Amino acid sequence: MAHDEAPRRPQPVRGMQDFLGEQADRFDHVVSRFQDVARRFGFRPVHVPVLEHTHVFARSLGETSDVVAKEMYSFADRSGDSLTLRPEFTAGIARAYVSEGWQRFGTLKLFAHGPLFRYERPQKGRYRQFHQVDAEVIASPSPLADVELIAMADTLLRELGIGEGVTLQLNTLGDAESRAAWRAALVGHFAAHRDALSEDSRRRLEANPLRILDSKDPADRALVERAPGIGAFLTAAAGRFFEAVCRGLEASGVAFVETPKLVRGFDYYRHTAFEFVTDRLGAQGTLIGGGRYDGLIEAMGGPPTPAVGWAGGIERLMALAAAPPPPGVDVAVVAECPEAEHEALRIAQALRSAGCSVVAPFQGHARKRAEAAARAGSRAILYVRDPGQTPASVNLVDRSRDAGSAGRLAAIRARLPHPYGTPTGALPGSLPGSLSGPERSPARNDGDGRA
RNA sequence: GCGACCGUAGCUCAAUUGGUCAGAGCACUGGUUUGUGGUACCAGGGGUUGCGGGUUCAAGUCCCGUCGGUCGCCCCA
Repeated sequence: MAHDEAPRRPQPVRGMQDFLGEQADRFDHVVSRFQDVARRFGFRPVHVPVLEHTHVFARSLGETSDVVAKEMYSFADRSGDSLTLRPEFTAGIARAYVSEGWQRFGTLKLFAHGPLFRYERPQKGRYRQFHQVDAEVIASPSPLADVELIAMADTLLRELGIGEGVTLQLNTLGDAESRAAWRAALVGHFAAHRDALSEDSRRRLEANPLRILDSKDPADRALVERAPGIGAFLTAAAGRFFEAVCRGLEASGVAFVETPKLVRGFDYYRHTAFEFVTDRLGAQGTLIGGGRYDGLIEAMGGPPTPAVGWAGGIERLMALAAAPPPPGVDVAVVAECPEAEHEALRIAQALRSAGCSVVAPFQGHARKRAEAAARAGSRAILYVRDPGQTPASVNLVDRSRDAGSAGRLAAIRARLPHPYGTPTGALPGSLPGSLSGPERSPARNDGDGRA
């Protein structure tokens, strides 16, 4: 069923969203907080394509995973190659690592963000084009890499104001040997009670038996309770690794809950698996999820390379994050009359070059422009008078009326071009950080800024 | 892919049991008020009630389909 006709009013493609205003601000806020935290942890940016050859995802995520089996946006390009819009970050980054020979850089700590695509039924916190922030540590076998990564995720959540109501669930899937033994035991356990399983879980038994462990079906729950845990199948080395991750998190001050039934959706995961979950987002409660994928890069054709990573849903994070600082600008430049138009432009450009954020409303007369300035959140308005008069003059007016206004006005005045600037020419600090200036009694009206 | 609910001006909503019900506020445009803590007043543009079909003397109001949204299942960040 294709729907190519253009309706009278165009609709976005199903599951795709348009962001403007507060929504767009919140989105950018999550990304900028993430980038800031990542850099403070010593991570570097990485950019990889949105399109990959289909097999990059098909092989690494597991042919039987739902994402590969029925949720990928795959198509043949004009040369007939099968390409896929990335449904996740890790496989593409692993592919790039192999393609570009990045093993020459030793351990890499990388972060990325951007759009992902999955053909799913849209729902709260789930969209067909969605966005993630992503972090990976590649080529480190140390449990301390897992610890640092998880601590970084924890820091991000805190700085977004999402501390409370979120719990970190932690588990280990063991190494390849442990995982295979556990999986076989689970299949044995559930197959023995096949009749009691829900229809969905009988299907999972073939495709992805670990997933039965987080079934919501009440009938399944009873069987899950009696299912074998990973513990009995853990090799000594895998047990020590998990222990080191737990002790490291405690030392880092990151609270977690051991969750033996926690599993991951993709085949490539080994050892550490974790999710930051909340009950405040309905059914899509995972904010950040990740784990270790030691076998993936080798399976991709690269050298044996241990790695860990996580991804967080931006739409989910922005739904819970504290409101970002209100958008605004330092000053609006308003021409009083048509004759002042060009002088206003000159002043606006000079102020921007000096580091001020400036809007210059261009619709309607001075009255309308002042209203537009208010709408833009400008903290001050600079009225520009007819420059044909002598002396030329401007009137700088405060809008915000808070304690820092006097300092802000002084900082703007100091950045005005000739002949309006402060005679002394002293620049009180740099913008915009110091634009708040020293605390003083608020100057209501700065009077006539004649130079 | 399955289920439930929903779809009226750009936005938020109104319209008695299907019968002058196509409206209000905000937004937008123009004007007036010499300007500043989102000033007030006047005027104006704008809707084939998502789309298509059906029932009826009559449908925004009922039925079917379709597209989209919301929530749940499933899946996952």
